[in-house]
Amino acid sequence: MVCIEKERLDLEKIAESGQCFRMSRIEGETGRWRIQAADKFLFARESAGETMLDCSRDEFDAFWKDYFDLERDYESIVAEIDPGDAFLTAAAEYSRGIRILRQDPWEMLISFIISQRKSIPAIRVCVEKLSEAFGKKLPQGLHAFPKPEELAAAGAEGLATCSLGYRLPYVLAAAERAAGGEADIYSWKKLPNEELTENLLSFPGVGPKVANCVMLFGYGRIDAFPVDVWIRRVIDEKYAGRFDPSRYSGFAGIIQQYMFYYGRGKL
DNA sequence: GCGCAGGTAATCT
DNA sequence: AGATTACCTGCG
Repeated sequence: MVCIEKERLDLEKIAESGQCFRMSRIEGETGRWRIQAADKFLFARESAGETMLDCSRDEFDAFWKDYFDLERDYESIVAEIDPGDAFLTAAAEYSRGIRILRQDPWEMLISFIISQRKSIPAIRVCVEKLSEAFGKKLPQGLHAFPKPEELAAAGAEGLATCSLGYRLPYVLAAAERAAGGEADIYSWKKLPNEELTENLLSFPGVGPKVANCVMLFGYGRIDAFPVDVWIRRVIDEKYAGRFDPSRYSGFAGIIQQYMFYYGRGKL
């Protein structure tokens, strides 16, 4: 069991911040969560002031500490916010406890390809169907997110059961390219932002928004600034249509997350 | 039944 | 370059 103050790690806020699709409440048990990431899973409990992760200190050090981005100092980032920016100041306060999860690039690529024109619950359903149908079996009836080869092997017929709609060919193409070695997405971790962006945009069904989400949540490129309809709305309504993320160069993605969470919850 | 949901790509002007 | 539109599917 590893305990962390909720002000540093708030699972409920993270789950609602739209960056991951495999974090869910356990029904009937208040404050209890299940978190799935690639081929790992974790149970957790949230009380008034604390988040308790149900794993050993070793498991925490080996994986979850990095996954939750716990070594980054978010307080110093919040301190960089323009004090004259009332919206962002309030957003950061409201979002206390949100962190940018360091998720698996492949899982993020597929999840955000699926995300287009879908609601968050619908995205979750798709990701869960893919995992249950094609992902490696784990204890307790859980499933890993399927690897590229597993989705490629499923083929169009297999994927047809997962409510992908017109995104099905996009998912299949990405799986085939990644499985065939044509797109070595894990080796892209060491590429500079420009090259990584270019590679991501080369996938059919990946445009600027999806590419930026994959950069931010899958490759830890904390300065990526995805603009979706919510961010667009915030910029239009609170910044008269103009917001320059380069003001927060180096951590704009965290600022984006605050704007998104506050804008979606309070606007 | 109809419009829409955290976008993209093709097809206009 | 910028604007417009179709696209699967599930839900209100």
